Amino acid sequence: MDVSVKGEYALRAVFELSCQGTPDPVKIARIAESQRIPQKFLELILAQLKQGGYLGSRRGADGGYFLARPADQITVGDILRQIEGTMQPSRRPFAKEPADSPFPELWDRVERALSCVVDRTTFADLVERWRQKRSQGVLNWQI
Amino acid sequence: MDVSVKGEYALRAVFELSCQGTPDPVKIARIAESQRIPQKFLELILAQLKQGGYLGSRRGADGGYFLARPADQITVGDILRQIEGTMQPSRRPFAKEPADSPFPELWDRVERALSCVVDRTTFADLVERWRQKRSQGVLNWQI
DNA sequence: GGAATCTCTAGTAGAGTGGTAGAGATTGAC
DNA sequence: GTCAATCTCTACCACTCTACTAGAGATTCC
Repeated sequence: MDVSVKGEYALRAVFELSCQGTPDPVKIARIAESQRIPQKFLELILAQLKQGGYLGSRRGADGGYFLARPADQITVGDILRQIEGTMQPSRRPFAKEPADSPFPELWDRVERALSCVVDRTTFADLVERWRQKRSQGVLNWQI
Repeated sequence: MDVSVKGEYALRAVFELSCQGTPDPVKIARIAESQRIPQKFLELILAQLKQGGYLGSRRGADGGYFLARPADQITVGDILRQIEGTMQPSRRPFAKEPADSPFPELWDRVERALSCVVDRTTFADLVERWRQKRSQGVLNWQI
C-alpha cells in the first residue's frame, strides 16, 4: 500500500517547481540538489512527467524544466498516476479469484477514498499549506 | 499503491472462513481449492494470521483453521496490516527529504482516508453484502 | 500404529526497483 | 560558427522482493 521512491521524487520535483511562482525554467541539477534526488534518476522522472503533459522544458544554457500549467491545475493524483501507472489497490486479472467475490467492490471503495485526497490536493494547496506552516510554527529554513 | 497477492490471498482465506458460520476447522486444502490459492503458499499465510491472533488451528485428522474471534470483530484493515506490515503510503526514513516538507501531512491524510474504509469494514460486513448481492442480482454459484 | 493434518526451515526463479553511464541533440552567448 | 550548458535517449546493472516450492517434523484422532 505504498508509493514508490520514484513517485515521491516526482512529487517533490513538481513541488519544487510549484514553489518558484515564476515560469522560468529550473535546472535538473538544482532540483536534484535542493530535493536531494539522484540527478540521473531525476532526469528520467522529469522526462516522464513532460510526456504526461505536466511539465515543459527548454534545452541549452538557461534551460530547465517548468510547469506546463498553473500549480492549482495539477493534482497529486495526476503525478502519482503518471508515475505509478494506476491507483487501484488491486489490478490483477491473474490471481484467479472466484468470479463472485466481495472484493472488487471493496477495492472500489478504497480507490474512491484515496481519490478524495489525492485528486483534490493541488500543488498550489501544498505550497500554501507549507507556507502557512512555515510562517506560524517551526522555523526551519532548509530549502 | 497496491495490495500484494499475498494480502489478497489472506483476505480471501479469512472471507472463506467467515462464510462458514460454524466454528469447525476448515482444512487448508479446502480453502486453497475453493479460493484458488497455491496450497503451500497459503500455509505460510495462515500461519502468519494465526500468529497475529486472528485465526486458530487444530492438527491431525479433522484439523484445520478457524476464526479466533467472530467475523464482526475482524476488519479488512486488521488482516492487511498483519500481512503487509503497515498501511502508510510512505514509510521511508531513507529517500532523504528536506526536513521541512508538505508531504508527511499529505501521507497522513491518505492514511486516514484509507483507514476509513478498511478499518470499518469487517468480514461480517463482507459476507452480508455478498449474500445480498447473490440473493438479488446476478445468480452465480461458483463457490 | 498409521493416516491426516498443521508446522517449520530452506531455497529459488523471475520481476521490479532504484539507480548509473555515456553519447547525442538543442540552445544561447560570444 | 563555435563553445559550453543543458536536456534527451538508449542501454545497462546490482540488489531486493515477490510469489512461490520442497520436504521433513510435530500433533491429533481413530
